Amino acid sequence: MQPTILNIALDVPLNRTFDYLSGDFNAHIGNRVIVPFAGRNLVGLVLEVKHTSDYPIEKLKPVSHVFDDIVFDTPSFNLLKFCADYYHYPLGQALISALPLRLRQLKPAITRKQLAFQSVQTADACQILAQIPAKKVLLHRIIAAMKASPVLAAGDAALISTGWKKAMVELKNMGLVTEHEVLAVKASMPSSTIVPKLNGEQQQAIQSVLALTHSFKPWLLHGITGSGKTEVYIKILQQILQTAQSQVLVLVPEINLTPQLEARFRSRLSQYPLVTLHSNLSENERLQNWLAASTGTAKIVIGTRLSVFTPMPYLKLIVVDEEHDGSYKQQDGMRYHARDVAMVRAKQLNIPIILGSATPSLETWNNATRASNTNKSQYGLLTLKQRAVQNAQLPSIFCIDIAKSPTENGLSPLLVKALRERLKRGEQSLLFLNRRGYAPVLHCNACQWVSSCTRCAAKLVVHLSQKRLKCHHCGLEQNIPLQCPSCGNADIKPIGQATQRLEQTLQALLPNARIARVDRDSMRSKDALTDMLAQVHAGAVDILVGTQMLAKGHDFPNLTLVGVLDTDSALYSPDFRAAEKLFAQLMQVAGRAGRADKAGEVLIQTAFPQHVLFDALRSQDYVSFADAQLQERIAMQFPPSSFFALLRAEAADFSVVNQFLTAAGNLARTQKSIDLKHEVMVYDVIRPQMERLKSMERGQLLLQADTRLALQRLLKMWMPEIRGLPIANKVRWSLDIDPLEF
DNA sequence: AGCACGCCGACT
DNA sequence: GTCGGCGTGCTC
Repeated sequence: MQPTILNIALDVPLNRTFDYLSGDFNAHIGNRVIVPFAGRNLVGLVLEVKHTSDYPIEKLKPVSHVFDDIVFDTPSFNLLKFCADYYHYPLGQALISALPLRLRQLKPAITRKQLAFQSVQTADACQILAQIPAKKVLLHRIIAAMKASPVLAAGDAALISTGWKKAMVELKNMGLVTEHEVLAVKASMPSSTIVPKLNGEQQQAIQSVLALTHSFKPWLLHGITGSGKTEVYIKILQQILQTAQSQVLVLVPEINLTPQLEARFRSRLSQYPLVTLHSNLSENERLQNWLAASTGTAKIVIGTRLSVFTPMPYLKLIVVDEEHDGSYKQQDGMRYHARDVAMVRAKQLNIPIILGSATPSLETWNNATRASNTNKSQYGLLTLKQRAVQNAQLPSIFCIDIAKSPTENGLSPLLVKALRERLKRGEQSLLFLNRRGYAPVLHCNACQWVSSCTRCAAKLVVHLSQKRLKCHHCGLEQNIPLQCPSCGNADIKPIGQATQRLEQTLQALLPNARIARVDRDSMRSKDALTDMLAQVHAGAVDILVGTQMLAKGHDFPNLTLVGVLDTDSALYSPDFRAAEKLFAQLMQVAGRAGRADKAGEVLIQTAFPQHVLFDALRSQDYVSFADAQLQERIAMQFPPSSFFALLRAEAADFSVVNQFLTAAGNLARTQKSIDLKHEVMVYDVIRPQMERLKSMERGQLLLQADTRLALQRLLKMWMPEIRGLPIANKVRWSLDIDPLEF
């Protein structure tokens, strides 16, 4: 009798998997196991059960344990196999890092369970069912509830009636119901929220999506802020979840956004078990929710980027909200883009996917408007132009030319005047300044010394409240010097504006205004933001000062003025995506003004009011801006009209980085010349925008190709060669496919 | 990655 | 004489 051999994926940076003897364990594909590996014990996942091995069988070690707590399913394996391949990342590491932390540990995972009841769907059962007398009202109510959701958790059954237990025993004895255990999921409560009336555009969008629910179909839902995208999602989910054995995955950029979205989904789709997956959960919650998703107990999963890999056996639809958002891109380890992975997942499962945004990424916009790959992978474009709330007007957007009317402490007189008007009228204002701290730098007037970080290529930011200088990149902190460290001059001053200073300036200027600051420093505790938002809603705040934390997804009905300070650094940035990002951000903050029936006003302070970006912004014309940007990208041969891969490296000594990247570049050029087509361009070694970070000197090498195929073909041959370079062990390096940051 | 094995310098 | 520095190399 041949021994059973298990092919196992392990969390090691090696591009292969390992074979083990199963011993007395009865292991299956997708099981979690513990194996001895190079003198330690590791958690692994069974990829294959077989009877032969390429490795000498007598050298195989037996697995030490097989858990029955999870089974990673085949579609999830396929998705991660694709990603490991596409992002050139070891499969084992890709797989294991998709598991919640508790499942990466050697201990068995402990979960909370509750009883659940499942209706029996046989012909016999139907007959018995028909014979239940009408006067047994409770039995009929339970049966009705189970028609809506065939698996009824004990907690939900208890909501039907206090006498549910007796009735359930009766149904069980009749053979109509079976009892088993499921994971406990926090129940959603229906609340008496007003269901908004849909406008024609929303209805059109919903109908379009629902007409094609059984095959792969990407949709771009392009809707301005306040156009009711969430309502469209809810209506589509309602329809899709009605079918038994269905699940929906909703991806959101960050945790800040989830509370409102989660609350709305919970109140409107209360009959469907919903879980969230994001970094603010405790490890126990994360495990519980992940398991609820992967066993099918949870019907709706709302999660951040990592949740795109959560196994969901009955997945029928994916929604990617705010698809343009950069936080979908993982910036270390496997550098995937959750929106792109979601697209692959939808294609593999043959289900629809909706990308929602007011300012779609140019990649998506290109796919939705230009790409002419005829068949069904062509994106459908759904546009919402009207604001969903009746009479809600778009805000008027103006630029204040700070070259002509200079600012005082960062504020132009026009903006101050507008703030005073709101105060008089009892309306709220928001000032957007994407820089936290008191001032961006400390400066010596005598010798031009500036506060620099010793570990990063960055300035130390003045935090006056704590009397500290801080590096926002590496966390380095020091006391504010009393005199210039370089020349001893006592005349050293904070230069420029940041949120704390703006708050202080405003308070001096408008002593009666109630001012609140919202940034990472003031909102450090878990509920601080929620509490603050409640304060704003209660009308206890007149002026909000904040960073991009404030830009996203909050509705302030009484807010009628948005002031934008200092955006100019982004206008002439070397990053070719800077304009796209700035436009999206400004559209988003502008959307905070005039949400209800009050007209909003947006004032942008800039020295370049004639810039095309502001033209488009003033007319809130995403389409012409995007089209123009896209033209430019195509002319310049930038993405999405070409494809990038970036080899990044860092070491204490830049010459080592340079040696490594140069050697790698030479290998790529050699590789390229083997391929007669010369489709991949290998650039010279350059330094990234942040040249040094945490005492590590950084460098990068850019590859550019006309097609993904050409790029992938080169990378496949190139990667093993890079790994084989002797100098590769002297640097920390990583490969970034479709990079967003340079 | 992380752990073992290995071959050279300063400690009880 | 041993303890431990981190260079090299392997992990089913």
